[in-house]
Amino acid sequence: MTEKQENILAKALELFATKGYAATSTAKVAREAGVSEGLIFRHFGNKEGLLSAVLAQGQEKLAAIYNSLEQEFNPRKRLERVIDMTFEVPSEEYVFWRLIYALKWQTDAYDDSGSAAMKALLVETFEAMHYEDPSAEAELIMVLLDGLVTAILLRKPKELNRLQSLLHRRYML
Amino acid sequence: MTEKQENILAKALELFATKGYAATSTAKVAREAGVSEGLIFRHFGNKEGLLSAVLAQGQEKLAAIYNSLEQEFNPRKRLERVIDMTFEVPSEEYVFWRLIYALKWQTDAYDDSGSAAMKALLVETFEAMHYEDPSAEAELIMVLLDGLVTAILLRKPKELNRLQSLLHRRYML
Amino acid sequence: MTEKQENILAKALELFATKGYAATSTAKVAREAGVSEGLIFRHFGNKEGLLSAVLAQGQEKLAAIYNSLEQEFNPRKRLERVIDMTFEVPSEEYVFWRLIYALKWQTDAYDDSGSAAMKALLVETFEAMHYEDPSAEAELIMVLLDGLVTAILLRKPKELNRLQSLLHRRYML
Amino acid sequence: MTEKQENILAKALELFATKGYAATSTAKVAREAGVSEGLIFRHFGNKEGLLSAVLAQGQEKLAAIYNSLEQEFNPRKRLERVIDMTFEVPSEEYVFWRLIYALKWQTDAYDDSGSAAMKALLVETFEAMHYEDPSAEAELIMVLLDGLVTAILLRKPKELNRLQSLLHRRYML
DNA sequence: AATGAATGAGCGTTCATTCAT
DNA sequence: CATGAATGAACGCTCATTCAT
Repeated sequence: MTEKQENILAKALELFATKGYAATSTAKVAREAGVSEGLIFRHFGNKEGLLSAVLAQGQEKLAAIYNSLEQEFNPRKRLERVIDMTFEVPSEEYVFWRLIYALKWQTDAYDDSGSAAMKALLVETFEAMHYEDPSAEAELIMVLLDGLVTAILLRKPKELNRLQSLLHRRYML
Repeated sequence: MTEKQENILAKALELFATKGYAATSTAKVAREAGVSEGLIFRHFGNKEGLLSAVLAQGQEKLAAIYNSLEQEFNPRKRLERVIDMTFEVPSEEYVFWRLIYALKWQTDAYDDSGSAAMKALLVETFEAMHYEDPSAEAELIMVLLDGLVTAILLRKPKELNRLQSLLHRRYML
Repeated sequence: MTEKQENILAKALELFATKGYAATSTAKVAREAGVSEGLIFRHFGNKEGLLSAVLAQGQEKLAAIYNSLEQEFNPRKRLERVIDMTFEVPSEEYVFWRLIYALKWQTDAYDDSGSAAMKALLVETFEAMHYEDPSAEAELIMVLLDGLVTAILLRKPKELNRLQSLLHRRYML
Repeated sequence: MTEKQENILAKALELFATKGYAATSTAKVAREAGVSEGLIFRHFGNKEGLLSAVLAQGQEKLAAIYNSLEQEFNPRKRLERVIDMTFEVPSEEYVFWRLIYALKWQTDAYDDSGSAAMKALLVETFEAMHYEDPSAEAELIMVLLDGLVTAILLRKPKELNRLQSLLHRRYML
């Protein structure tokens, strides 16, 4: 991947995430990336291809998260890690997550596949911890963490620490 | 308000919510509403005015929710109502809430004002219930319910009942 | 002619003259005149009909000028009057003359008919004053006065008095 | 500048001059120039940018006139040149001058800056020729020549030669 | 690999005009 | 006589995309 291609991907991610996919023109991406508009189409085919490439670049983040959880066999520690990693999303990644979360609301873009695997992993975790209704517990924590990410990305709340320790207490971590 | 105006508002709500505001053309709204495109501008000034009119029509929903909570003085019942009303969003209102939630991610549209009032109400509730950290508790439940709405609107999960009773147990309602 | 019709004509004149015919919408005329847009079309048929009505209302000004000159049989006095009336266009009439002069430049609107009669009258005048080339003299004064009106309407120069007396001297009036 | 750009400029000049700026659509310019409408905006930004480009192309004409007068130091010859160059506007330039003169009447376009410099030059000229009121004389000749251009562009009179020699006699040239 | 001229479809918006009331 | 809802065509402009170089 050439430098120009990387420029394009970086600026596309930034603009898609902050201005929205539909509201970002390929011309603007090209201008900000310092390349000609034609180059975007030579490399990525069309605008949607550019979006796909942007997302593909971030898929490794998702995979890394899932793998790191999968390799933690102690259920208590796994649960702790699920919770803590949400609170500790690195701020350099905000722009990527913003895009992921914003795209969810676009009918034709929503893809549920990732969350099913995560759900299974969490059900397993709560089973190992002998919770009464592991499936509902898994659903609860997913819903909760989803809302938490939304809050972090949109409202940037300040009391995250207290919220984090509250959750630790609640799950006796 | 004439019938055509109502048609426009209804179709605009639907399309803005499902396809996104930016990705919905006024031409499409007009076509689906069975009116000329010019009529949209005559009645609502411009596309943004149409969005405002759509939102204004739903503001009463938001106000009604807040008021019904404010008038419930028993803290336990108030908390119960906050939780239950989230699970019981009428499905006719889905499209409206989808729009509200989708708009949050649109840079220039995000308005936090509503949530501050709700937060204050919840802090007060948890204080009355003698929770250890009422502010964090309020934040937690808001984040949780926000994630819940997202799940309901996007993933339409089937185990909502079990999730609801789990929450009741957790808050001893 | 009802009061509303007069309102329409007055505002149309003002707007056509100051903003231009093409750049003035019938909606704006209606709004400023405090009537519904439909009324303009009921009374004047279409936008061009409105323009015609506006111009017709001012034709009497042109006729009055021509008549007053025609009835002055003393050639020296007639010439004097031609010159002086140009310098003394009442400022309430500026807006009308602006419209006339602006319309000249619109291909489909230019109508030369008035100036031919005036030319004939001036040729006759210079003949009576035994000028060497009465036709060229008539042309000269017409061109001059035309430029003068343009200057008055567009540049609003301050030294008009000195220009007026210079012309009087030059024609020995 | 590509051939298409030149096509656009040429047709825009023609249409703006003959139909008027407001009454000429960018679609019509594009159609007549044999290019897509989008190209106009790519090259000139917007309709006003197109007008500016059209005018800029002709500004050299204005500058050339002023410079040639400035470099003529003999006042009698300078005056003669002012007069004669007006009579001898090349007919290929008519369309450009038509645009300049038509734009004067467009409220927001009128720019007096050029005429002030010319006025100063003429005042100086009449001073050198010991005329009684050089300022009024300058004003007079400007007004006269302005009317003359108007006549040439709009009425295309046939007796221009006799008018020209009449003026020569009057100024003793 | 990279540019930038060029396109055509679509955008949000304005407009003159019609018509039921 | 007068309104104002409604229309459809056109407007200025932006867009994703193509292609010769």
